[in-house]
Amino acid sequence: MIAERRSKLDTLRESGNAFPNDFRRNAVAAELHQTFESHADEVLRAEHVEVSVSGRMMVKRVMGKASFIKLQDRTGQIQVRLELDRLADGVYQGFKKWDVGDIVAATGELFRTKTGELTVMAAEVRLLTKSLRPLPEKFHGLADQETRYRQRYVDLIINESSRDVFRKRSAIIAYIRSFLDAQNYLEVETPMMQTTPGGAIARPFTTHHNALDMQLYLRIAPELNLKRLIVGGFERVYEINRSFRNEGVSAQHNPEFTMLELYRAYADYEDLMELTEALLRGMSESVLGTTRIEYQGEEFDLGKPFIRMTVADVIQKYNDNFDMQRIRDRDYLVSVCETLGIAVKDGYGPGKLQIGIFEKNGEGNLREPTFVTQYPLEVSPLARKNDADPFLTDRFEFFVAGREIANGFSELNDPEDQAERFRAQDANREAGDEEAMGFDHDYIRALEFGMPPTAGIGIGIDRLVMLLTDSASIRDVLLFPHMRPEVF
RNA sequence: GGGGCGUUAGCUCAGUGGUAGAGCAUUCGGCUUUUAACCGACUGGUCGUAGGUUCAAAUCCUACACGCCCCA
Repeated sequence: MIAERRSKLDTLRESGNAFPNDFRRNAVAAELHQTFESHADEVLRAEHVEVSVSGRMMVKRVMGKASFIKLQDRTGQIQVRLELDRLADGVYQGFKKWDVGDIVAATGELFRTKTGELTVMAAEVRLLTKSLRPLPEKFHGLADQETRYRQRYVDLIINESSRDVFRKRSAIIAYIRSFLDAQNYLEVETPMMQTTPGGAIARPFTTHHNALDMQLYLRIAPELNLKRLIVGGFERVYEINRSFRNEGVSAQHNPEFTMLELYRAYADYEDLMELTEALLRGMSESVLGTTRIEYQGEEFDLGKPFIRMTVADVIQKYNDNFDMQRIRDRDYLVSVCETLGIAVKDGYGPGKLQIGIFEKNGEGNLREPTFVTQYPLEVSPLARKNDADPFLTDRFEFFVAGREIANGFSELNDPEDQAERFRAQDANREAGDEEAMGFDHDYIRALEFGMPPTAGIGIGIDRLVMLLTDSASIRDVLLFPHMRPEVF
């Protein structure tokens, strides 16, 4: 089939430039449909509206000496009618050899068919680009997941739903920028390649710089650099960019993913919970036109105040017979973990054990939009200690549909406390924890210059897009998700 | 890492041991208002890869590859 089309292309090459780039259109499909929505056929014909359109030919219906085709451009589809008598000699005969999938241009006057479809009566048509490969069938479309991910270009040609997801993704990110820019946040870019990966608990990817002969890590979070900028006096900064974590791949995890991280001086985690709530509510309203969303069969209303619970509340609610009196009793927590089948290591303190229980029997139940607060210090090496209870930090995470979407906290700006936390991480690393954070001496130096009281938050953009586009897999919201190499 | 399911024509899919199938697309013919256009004719296959069982394998068995789902 490809060979057939290749021979058609050879014919085109012989008769001149097979890949012309001198055509310019003056209209796109959606604008035409909108502008002439209420124009009847007689009105259109009387006005003699001449337009030039172009796009991929998605439909081709030949009825002898006249045909209808549909051209798909970035906004939608517009029908074109070709009649033998209205075209220059030989053009119609040539057109009959064209294939669905070819890129075609047409110029002519608008009219409406007897079934009411706005259509261009072609005075001229041209083949701009020959397509050598056949498109998937028009009715069932492209359903194969693997092909959709590997050949995203075909998916985007065929599936409007897929195009819609990525338009919404773009709108979501644009909304975040406008929301934050309006509040005088400065958008910045910080290094992807770092000598000491930090800002999160995760295994990094390693790479090598040849000229400098040094090992580098792909960042697992931009956090520490962004806080350096708070020290530098920018006071309100954010970055929307990729981070990389060397973990398994799943419907929720891609090795590279996009996060919004923002930091704001003279604010605490409560302020950022409010910001998060306002951001998500406004985003849903702006991108979807409603705060009521449906995700995988469940309905949520982002317009209602988000639920607030503590980690301890969640453990109590979803673990029957849990003894809240002993929630900081390591031996008790170890026994609960063993009952639940949670792996316990020697170095784990009560905070880490609590989070194990929280993750196993808790977070999955947080269906409605919920802020969870009061995370143990042990699992929060960069968060500010709670003034009243040093076991805890001033931190929250945000969940919808049982999934973590955001993580924020009042920042730890005491350089001596931070150095101690890094030392604790070092000890974990020496005990074999490959995810432990490295000791970042320059970050301590930065804090020693004085970082104003600050709060920060990270929001997983991919998971947010999944939520707002009702996508089951992170691969559905990544244009080119990570896949094992294809065998050719 | 473990378990389950899947991989057949360009696409969507049937086919549970006995000649490899359908619809759409392609090719050819007809048709000057179609809407998954229609009518007629034809074409198209390493049945994921490699091995095994069998007189005979798309079908049964084993391993591997890739994908999807669940679990860790």
